[in-house]
Amino acid sequence: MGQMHGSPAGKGTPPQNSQEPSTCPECGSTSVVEDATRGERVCGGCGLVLSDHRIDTGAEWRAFSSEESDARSRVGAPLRYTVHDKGLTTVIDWRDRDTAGRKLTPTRRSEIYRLRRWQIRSRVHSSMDRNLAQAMSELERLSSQLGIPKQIRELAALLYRKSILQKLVRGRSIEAMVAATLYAACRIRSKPRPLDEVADTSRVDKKKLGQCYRLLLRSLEIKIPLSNPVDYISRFASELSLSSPVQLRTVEILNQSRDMGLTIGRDPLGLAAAAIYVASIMMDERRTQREIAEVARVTEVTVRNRYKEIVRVLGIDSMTLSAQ
DNA sequence: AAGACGAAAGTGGTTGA
DNA sequence: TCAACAACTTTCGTCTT
Repeated sequence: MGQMHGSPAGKGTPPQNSQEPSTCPECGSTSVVEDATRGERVCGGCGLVLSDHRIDTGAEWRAFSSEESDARSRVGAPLRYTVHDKGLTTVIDWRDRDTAGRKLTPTRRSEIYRLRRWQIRSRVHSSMDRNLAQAMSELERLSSQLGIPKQIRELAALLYRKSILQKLVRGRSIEAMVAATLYAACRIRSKPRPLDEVADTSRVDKKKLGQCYRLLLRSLEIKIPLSNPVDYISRFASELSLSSPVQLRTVEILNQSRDMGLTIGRDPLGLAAAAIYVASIMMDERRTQREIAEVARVTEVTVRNRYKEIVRVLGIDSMTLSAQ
């Protein structure tokens, strides 16, 4: 029982993994600030929240041999935010026995009854928990329909908890707030989904969703940079059955366009769509403007306008495009 | 006939007085 | 709070492949 504490890496040195860079992936700034009171790491340059609610997932014990390491394991399911009580449920049994199976004394027994009542009250009758329970099932439904990975779901759940504490849900629909947190979570993790897509699958109208999203950013003081068109490419390309060379070409085009200052003030979705259009022609896997516009959820007109600009600024002439 | 083009008017959000 | 504004959408007639 002697050596239960102290992480392997030593005190005050959090485990380093790829998810916790000391430079910001968005703006490249090295001024990443630790906000210990909130358990968040925030980029000093652009304000991007790099990680929040840090949990040392390493072992809290030390193992001196592999046998020892195998023998010791953590107890219980990992902490999860998508379960409305964080998965930390203690159930008081209905049997009037203690853990050894002995009958309880009358005093002890009435005490247990009292605890049991409390448990039921605090779990079921608290309005916050009821809200959460409903929200989490909606989150579950939405994410599985959109194919959102568990990690991002958990982040969305965390954001939702925060927005409940800030009383943001009051007077708004749970569905809308859930959708907004999920949309935000996707963007934070650089796996953005078009707002339209989230709105459609959640039956929340686009305007409401946008409002909730902006409220979320303001109230929780989160800064999320504009989404990068590149983050859309692999998804769009697979929906259009485009090969990976086309994807690479698309990314090149996007990077060049950015360097030419073509991307400022432009809808990232439109840029992604146009770049795919150009690349698909160059690589001889042409897709129509309409097909691309559909998956990117922009209009053909936007695809056209962006694509015209790209061709003009990058000096791609019609010969390059029409060369078969 | 389908796809591409571009003009014109409408929409929702941002900005700045 | 309001008007100007930029980007995007909708709609539609015309040209191109």
